[in-house]
This record gives sequence, structure tokens and C-alpha cells, in this order.
Amino acid sequence: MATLLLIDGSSYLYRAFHAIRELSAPDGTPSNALFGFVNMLKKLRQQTHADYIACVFDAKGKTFRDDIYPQYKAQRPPMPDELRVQIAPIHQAVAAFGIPILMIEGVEADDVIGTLARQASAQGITTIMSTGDKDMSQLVDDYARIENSMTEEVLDRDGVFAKFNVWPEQIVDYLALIGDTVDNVPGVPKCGPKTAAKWLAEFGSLDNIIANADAIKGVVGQNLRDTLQWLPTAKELVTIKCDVDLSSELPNGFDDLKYQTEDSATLLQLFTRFNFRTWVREMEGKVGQAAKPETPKGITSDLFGDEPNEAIPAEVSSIPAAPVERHYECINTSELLAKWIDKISAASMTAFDTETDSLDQMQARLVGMSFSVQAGEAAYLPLAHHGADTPEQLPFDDTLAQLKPWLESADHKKVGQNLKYDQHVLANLGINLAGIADDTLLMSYVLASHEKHNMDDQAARELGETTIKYEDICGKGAKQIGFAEVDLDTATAYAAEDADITGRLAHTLLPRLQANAGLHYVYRDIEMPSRQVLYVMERNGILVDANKLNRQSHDIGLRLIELEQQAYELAGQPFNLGSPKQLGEIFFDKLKLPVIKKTPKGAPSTDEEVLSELAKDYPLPKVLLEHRSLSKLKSTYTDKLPLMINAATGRVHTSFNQTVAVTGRLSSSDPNLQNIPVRTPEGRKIREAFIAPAGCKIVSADYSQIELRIMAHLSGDAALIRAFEQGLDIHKATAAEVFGVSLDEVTSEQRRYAKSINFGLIYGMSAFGLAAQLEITREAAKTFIERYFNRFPGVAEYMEVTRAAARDAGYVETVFGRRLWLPAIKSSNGAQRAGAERAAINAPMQGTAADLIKLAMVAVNHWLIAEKLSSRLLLQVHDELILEVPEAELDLVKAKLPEIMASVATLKVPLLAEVGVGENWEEAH
DNA sequence: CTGCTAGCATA
DNA sequence: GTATGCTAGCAGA
Repeated sequence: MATLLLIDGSSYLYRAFHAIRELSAPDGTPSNALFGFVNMLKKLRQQTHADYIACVFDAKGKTFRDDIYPQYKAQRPPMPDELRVQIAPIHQAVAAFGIPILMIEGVEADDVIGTLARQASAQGITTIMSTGDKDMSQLVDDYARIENSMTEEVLDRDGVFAKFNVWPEQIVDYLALIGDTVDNVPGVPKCGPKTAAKWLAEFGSLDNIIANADAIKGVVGQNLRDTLQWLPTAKELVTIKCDVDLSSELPNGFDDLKYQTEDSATLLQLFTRFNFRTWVREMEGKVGQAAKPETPKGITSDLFGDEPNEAIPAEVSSIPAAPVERHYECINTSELLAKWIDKISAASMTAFDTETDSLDQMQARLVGMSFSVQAGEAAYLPLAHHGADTPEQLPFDDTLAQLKPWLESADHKKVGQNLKYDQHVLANLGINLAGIADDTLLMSYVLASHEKHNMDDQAARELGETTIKYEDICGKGAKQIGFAEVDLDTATAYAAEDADITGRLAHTLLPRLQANAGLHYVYRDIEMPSRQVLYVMERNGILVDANKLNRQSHDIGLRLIELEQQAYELAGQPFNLGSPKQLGEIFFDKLKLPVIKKTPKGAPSTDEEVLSELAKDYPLPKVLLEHRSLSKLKSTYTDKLPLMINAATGRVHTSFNQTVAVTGRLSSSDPNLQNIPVRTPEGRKIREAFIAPAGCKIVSADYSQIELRIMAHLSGDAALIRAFEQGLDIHKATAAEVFGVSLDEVTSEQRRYAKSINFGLIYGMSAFGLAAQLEITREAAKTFIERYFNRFPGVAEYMEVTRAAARDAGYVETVFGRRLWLPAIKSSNGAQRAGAERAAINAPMQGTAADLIKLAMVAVNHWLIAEKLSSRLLLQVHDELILEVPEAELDLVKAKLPEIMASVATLKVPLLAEVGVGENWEEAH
């Protein structure tokens, strides 16, 4: 049976406008109604498969109802300007989606819908009226029903009766009796839905009620008798006209209401103008496919030319190309140097690499550089080799000066493998590397975050080439020599190969990224821009008060000695408190304490959980717990951090690794500044040592409940979305739902339970895990989870859908299209598979959060530069950004920073960032 | 000197 | 129950 879908455009216009908070295009044009409307259209298109479709709007001007009753809708305020300006783009969007638009002068949208619905019913066509307008209930019959796509309410004949206690054919009478304040149609005073339904149940119809008006008692009965003259007019006003002449609009009848071809180009244009990023990405994929017909793979002389030869789907792993003939040379004369400067100046893209004497990017000194502009052809320029044969090497300073313009030119595009490192190395020499167009490390990471991304592995995987390993030429371990000690022939073979392979990798990987709009967006608009911000943050470094940490080390040291003495007495012998093995022997062999759990290798565990449990009954574990936590703080933080201060800058410069975390998160190392303590008072003292220089403050801004908000967005769960929209304490709100109490009745115990389940959900929880966390039985945890899923069915469904999608595709995606691969999801090992399923649940949330804060970092950095501010980004800790801000800029940054963070994307729930200020990180947090 | 384990710091 | 990085201890070079 054929189906007709009629969208009540006028009703959704207002609903979308009021349902969504402020939202506007970059130029300030409001876009909330457009966003809501398009969202609704997409949802409808996905959910409802109709043969015929129309979106109906009110036309301008008066209607026949104004002639009947001049006060009709007289009290309705004019359409707000903010909505009015969105009408044209909304019509444009509807049309571009391929949905026919109907606007008939002299009648309202309802009348057009009524007419079409009646015509459809007569032909046996099912009609779905998508509207939120209760008046339309009068149109429901055996063929026509209402589906409200916002509330997902469905009203068929029985549904109408269930809702209003009258049948659809009585709705007109019912509306006439109760009137419509919005449209300024009076009814019978004091007659509401209850009374109207009661009368209609008793007398069947308005006519019959009028006929029996004298029999109705009370004030309402008198009111009825007073309005008898009016009621027929009221009925006429609320009756939807079902005989509108549509012959000139639809000469071919329903055939004129078929879906048209989607106009992706217009949609892309529209979404770009209003900055609907997710949809832009979606459309870019479609437009790209349509605009780029497949071309045969050709041979180009310029291998790094701008246009990819062929769009290879990202899913298809590349087939290693045929061996490339290599020609590498060593630049050791001014003629060769001139030749290569010409080459790289003319090239549209140069693969570039540096060789240095250290892995520490802030300390590393340049030893040489290599270049390649064509597959198989590359050159190595040695600059600081020394050793037995320090031969034909061009002079360091002079050669670098010749290359500096090219290195610092944004017009000369470079591609490299981890150019952030090379950028540091050159910055150490006062050279500001520019024109960084591509990075094969990031390409590999975006295409396949679960693979290895080092150049040797990439070369083998993507090109089928075996490369010279660093260790092959420099040795390893203590006997390793610096690259400057390597002879020039060997160095050339190695370094030129690096540039050559990098260029060829870029040429292979870029088309695969471009073939997928989502991945390309993640690479081009998230990873490449945040690469630059990370460089800036690493370069900035953070000021650390070494004296303060040293004093803390000293104090902790004294306390540790006390604790050791106590432990020796309690144990009856001295032993190494830091050795789990010795500790185990004392605990379980000598003192015969009970074994609570075992390590994976089978030894009795002595971790914090076990110690806490044992501490309830024995004194020694308590001493151990304090010793453990203090020695961790001392060895990892208070002892180490002062040693990490860079002598030249006086600051600590971490390395942000952009390509290790499979979820898209960053990691920090040397030192890791993403795990500075915060939970315990002793730990927080370490944060106090991260300080702002004189005249500055530390400003910290963190996203509030970012992963739960993303869960609300991804699952679309109405209750969860509502809780965030209302700005509630989310754990409390969860508790209220799950325990069925009001918000102010939630006990702290209930809130704690809810908090655990919220975190558990983010981690792909099982009943077992939750039980352990809450120290309750597994059965109790299970019923608790069931109650949660009952209250938040959208979340339950999302979990299942995600698991299934991961099993199907082998990966899951973030909101921005980042792919998170889960090779273990198809493992025959049950435990591994279960682990991968938990990761599949967690990854979209953790990964989307990572995408968001990367976008925020880029936006904040961009703002700081555009406004020429001196404030500096220093650190990122997954959901937190830390800046150093001069006092003069404090108010501005305090206001703008959280605003930027909250507005990098528009999700189904608002984003919130909270800002703090202090002399040090602890105060600011 | 290198690689592994247990344990623990963060989001 | 997700994702990381670092330390000390220890075993086998």
C-alpha cells in the first residue's frame, strides 16, 4: 500500500524555533529553527519511507477564516524577526532535500493537509501527518494518522480517543466547545476538555448538545445556553477545510508529490553558511562523489601534485606499488645546493626531514636535512657531521641562511613524518618552519589508529619497502652513536630514504583520506590544525617552582622514613616496602594475612584495593598504604619534575603525542603532565608548584560532564537530554529517575550509586564491575542497571546498536567521523571480544570528547592570535585547557575561553565549560 | 643494560 | 568497567 507523508511545516517552524536555544551562523543570522527543522527532516526521511511526500506551509495573507471572523488569530503576535529570517533558508533546505513544498493562498497549511489526506484515503493511500498540532486529530481516519516526530507520539483513531476521550469525527465539536485561545476562538466559558468530552460522550455531537442545552445543569450549562448563537461559527473556524482546489498546484495528482533528487550542492552551501559542521562533512562526501567521476589511474611526473589520481576507499588497504628506482645524492657542493634549492622552490610539495643528535626535541641539534620532490629521488644535506672523515660538508650557518627563506615560506609546501619534531629542531636555531601542509604520521593515525605509525612499519605496510633502520646505522643501547658520527654515505642512504619514503607515503595515503569525507575532515580540520597548537604548547612550556617541590620532597622523605620504621616493627623485620614480592612474603607467608585477590600471574596481590581491605583488620597495611602513595608522589613528581626544567627556558616542556591513543586522545610524556595528582590533599600540593610568572595568572577551563553529554547526544535519550537541557546535577537527576524520587529527595548514597552507574556506562560496564565498585552483590547491581535502562531506554538501545555496529564494521565512529578500529571485536577469545565490546562502547564517547577539545584548542589558539593577545595555551588534560594569562587580559579570557569551548560544536545537549583562575594550577582548578 | 610486572597517577 | 605514562623492583642478560 502506498504511503503519503505530509509535513506540517508551519507547526514545526515554531516548534523548532522554540525548542532549540540560541544558535546562529558565523555572520550572526539566527539558525536555531533551521537546525531543528533540518534535524526533523533528516529524522523523518530516515524513519518514514513514503511514496509521496509534501511539506506544507501557511501562505502569506488573509484566509477564508478572517472573512468569517475578523478577530481570528488577532491576538497572535507577529512572527519574531529571528524566525522570519530563517524562513527562506528553511524553504531552501526542504526543496534541496527533494521534498515538494505546498503553500496555497487563502487557506492554512492544515486545510491543504486535510484536503490531501481525504483524497489519499479515498484512493486507499495511507497518510502520515507529521505535526504537533492537536487540531489535526480531526483528520485521523482508518487511512490517516498523526505522527509527531518530536515527541514520537502516534495518533490513530484509538490513539485520538485515548488522548482526548472523543473520536476523531467528534474533534471539531470538541474544539468548538472548548475554544482555542491561541487562535482567539472563544468556546463555552468554563468548558474544558473534561466537560466537552463528557457532553460528547452523552449526546454524541455538538448539534445534539445544542438541542439538549436546556437539560444541562449548573453554571456551565448556563454558559452553554449563552453561547448557542456562537457555536456554529466556532465550529466553522476550527473545522479544517478538506476540499481545497489543488488542481493547478498538482495537475498530476499525487504523482507531483514524489521525492525529487536531493540537491547536495545546495545543502552543502547552506550548511557551510550556517556552520553546521557535522552535516557539512556528510555533504562533502556526497558532493565529492558526485563531482569527481572516477578517472583512470595515470602516471604523473610530479608525484606530489595536488590532485589525487584516484579515489581509493579508505577501507581498501593499499596494494604495495611496484619497486621504485632510487636515486639519492649527498648535497656537498654549492652547485648541488643551488640545484636542490631550485628544485624544492619549484615543487608544489616537498617531502622534508631533519636528522639530529637527540630525541629530546627542545635540546636536539640539527645534524642534516633531507628533501624529496619525486618518488625515488632524494638528497641529504649534511650540516654538522663530525668524526674521522669530516669531509666535503657545506658550512652550517651559511647553508642554513640560504635555506631559511624556503623553510620559513608558507608558500612552499612541506610534508613530513611528525613535522612537529622538525619544527622544534629548527626553532632551536631560530628558524620558524612554515608551509607545513601534510604529515604522514597523522595521515596514518587517522586512517588506522590501531596500526603502527612509525615510518619503517608504514613503508612496509603501504609501500612494500624495507627501509634502513636507525639502529642498523647507529647501533643501540649504550653503544649507540649519534647521527653526527655516521659517515656521509651511510647517512645519505638513510636520510634521503626517509624523505623519499615520506613523500611516497603521503602520495599513497592522501587520496585514501580524501575518499572519505569524515576521515578527511578529522585529518584536515582536527589533526593538522591541532598539530600546530600542540607545537605551540610544547614550546611555551609551563613554569614550575622547583624550590617548592624540593621542599616537598624533603618533607615526604622524612615521613617515609618514619613509616618505614613503623612497618619494620609491625612486620618484625626490615624489608623493602617498594617490593611487592617482599611485601607478599611478609604478608602472606610470615603474618598469614588472608589473600584477597591474585595478580594475573597468580601471585597474591598487594594493590591498593587489597591493602584497604586488609587495613580494616590489621595495622601494617595501613602504614603501607600511606607509604605507597607518598613514595609514588615523591619518586614520580616531587623528585623528578625539578630535573625536567629546561635550563634555557626555565620551564617544563612536555611532549604531546598525537598518535598513540587509539581513541583520538592525546598523551603526554617526558614528563607526563596529564597525570599530575589532584585527588588527595598531598597530591594537590604538587599542583601548587605549577605557577604563573609575575603579572600572570593560571587559567583553567574544563568541560563539564563531557562524556555523559556526548552519551546523551549519541543515544538521543530524551530523559538524559532533558536533564542536561535543564542544567541539572546529572548524577542527582539520574538518581531521581532510577530511584523514582524527586530531585530534593535524593540521598547522597543514591547519588553515589547513580554516579557509579554513569561512569560505568561510559566504560561499557558489566553488572560484575558495578557490583565491585559499589560493594554490592552482582544481583543488586544487575537490577540497578535494569532500572537505569528502564528509565533511559535510549541509552540501552544505543549500547546495543553500538556493539552490533562494531561487530559488523570492525570499527566505531566519533560524532566527527573519526574511526576507532577494534581488531579484537572478532576474536575467538571470549574475554578479548568482551573487552573489545566495552572499548566499542567507550570509544565513541572518549573519542568525540577528544575531537571536541582539539577543536577547542584550535579555536582558542586562533582567537588568541587574531586578537593579538599575550595569553598562552600551556596544557591540555583531556577535558581541560590550561593557560597563562597576563592580568590585563584576565577578564577577557575568563569570559571568552569557556564560550569558545562550549561553541565548537552543536550537539543535542548544550556543552558547558567551567573556568577557574589562580596563582597556580591548584588554585585555578 | 634491557624488558617485564605490579602498582598507581590522571581523565 | 575505558584510555594513557612512569616508577621501582626484579630477572636474565
